Amino acid sequence: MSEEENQYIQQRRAKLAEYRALGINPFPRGMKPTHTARDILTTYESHDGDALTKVTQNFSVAGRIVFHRAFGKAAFLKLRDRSGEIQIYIQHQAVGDELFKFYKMLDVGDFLLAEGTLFRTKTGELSLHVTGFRLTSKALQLLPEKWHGLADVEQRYRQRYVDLIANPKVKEIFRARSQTVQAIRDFLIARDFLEVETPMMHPIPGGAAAKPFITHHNKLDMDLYLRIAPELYLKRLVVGGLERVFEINRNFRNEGISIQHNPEFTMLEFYQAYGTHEELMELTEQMFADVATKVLGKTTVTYQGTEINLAPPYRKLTMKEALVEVGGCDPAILTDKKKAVAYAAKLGDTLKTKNEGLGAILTEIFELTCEKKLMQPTFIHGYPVEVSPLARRSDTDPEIADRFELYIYGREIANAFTELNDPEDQAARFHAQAEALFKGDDEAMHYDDDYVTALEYGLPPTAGEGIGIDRLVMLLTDAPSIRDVILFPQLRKKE
RNA sequence: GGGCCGCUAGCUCAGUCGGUAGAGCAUCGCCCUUUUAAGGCGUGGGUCCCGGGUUCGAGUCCCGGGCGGCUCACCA
Repeated sequence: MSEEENQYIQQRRAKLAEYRALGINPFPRGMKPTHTARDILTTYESHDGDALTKVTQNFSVAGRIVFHRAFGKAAFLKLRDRSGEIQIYIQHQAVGDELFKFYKMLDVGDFLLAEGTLFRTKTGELSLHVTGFRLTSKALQLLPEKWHGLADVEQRYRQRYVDLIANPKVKEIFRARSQTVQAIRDFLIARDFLEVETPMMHPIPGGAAAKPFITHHNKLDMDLYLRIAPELYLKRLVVGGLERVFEINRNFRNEGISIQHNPEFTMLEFYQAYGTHEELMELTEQMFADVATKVLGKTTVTYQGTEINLAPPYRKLTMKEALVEVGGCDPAILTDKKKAVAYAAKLGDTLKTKNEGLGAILTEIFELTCEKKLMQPTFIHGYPVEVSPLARRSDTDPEIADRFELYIYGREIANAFTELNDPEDQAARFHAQAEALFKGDDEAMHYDDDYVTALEYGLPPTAGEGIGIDRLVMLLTDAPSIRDVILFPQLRKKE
């Protein structure tokens, strides 16, 4: 438990003890400043030094000391609050002997409340000429060095609080994330959608093809699955008459971790009665353009050096068109299962099961040959029913689902369909999934009897969509890894 | 899970052929009352990720392990 502490912490603990010996609480409560850094900087932006001498008002600001430069009898410090940073000038002559002694006890990292008047330095920086100050919280740990910041990726993720202090760009990413979610919420609510919350613990995992996390409820003595998707619950709500619903929340999938995958990730799902997946394409374009405009002020974004244009309309291709036009595949594989299998084998694809039909094989070939090439926003539709157990069959081809996925920068970012609302067809599809599960496909879906019952009560014609929020935020913030847009990404236990 | 790379002071990083553990910033002390990576002089600070092995001697070479990054496979 008791680790040996380094010299720096010992030095600062000694200062803490000194404050306490003097009867000064180093962790006082309240301590409200009159202004934020930004209040002051924007209000007096255009005042030159002369104009500021006429501003006799006292200002107080509070924040963390992030910069310190001393000159014997005077010093410059910078305080950082939620709005920004402001420089303060502490002068022996202005604060007197006693306060100047307390100034000497301050460390970079401490929180301070300072008050004084405004002035401009020789170099023109708007600063606070301090007449009084108070330590508001003592820091014992040293902050990372100022111009390289914190570079150790592991420490950045494990101690995000240090990352946020040391690397200003990180704060901007999470601000953009918050704005993204808010923009989506506003967009949907303006279209008469109702935001809901559905269970995170499911007795039957459903709504996606994925391996779940399993947990246990002691009193009920029952295993529960952390949800892999909210889909089946949201559609139950549409059955119940909530014709337009959405949820922005976490999904959990017990699968690999990568630059694009975190075990828990945030998904938007929304459902619209009397909608079709074609209409959702248009809605998605509008949503992305709207969100980009609100977050970035424009509809183009440079992601990892590639300019992505989010202004509608987006390219639309069927999977089969994409296979030939984007993937450069032999058109013969589209209808000939033997040729498709051979083609897949040539690509090094190992088929999940021997029972896969042509549709599933083509989907795998699509993923191998096309996905990575779809840089600009592209809707892929015409997915096989075989790989779409919750989507409605097309009226023109019963083997094709009324479904699309949206690809941007080679990544799947949205998945939508006109929902399957025929309870008998849904029951048959669940049976097929349950059989695959029994045969060892641990990502196949479970049979959800109550969901079929819900459909028997009647689900109006409905379209639904899921959008990966983390990936959308990655795109908007030019973040190379999903860990850069999740505050506390999953890591192994240390030790 | 496989492959490749990384882990050295609080932080960012050097460390040659195996031969006393280094720098910058930060700390601490002194000088300095308008700095913008301030400046000057001085000072302290190390479980070289962990455990074995080889060797007279290991941060360095070998083996095993840990954590992280990238990548392949799986997935959103």
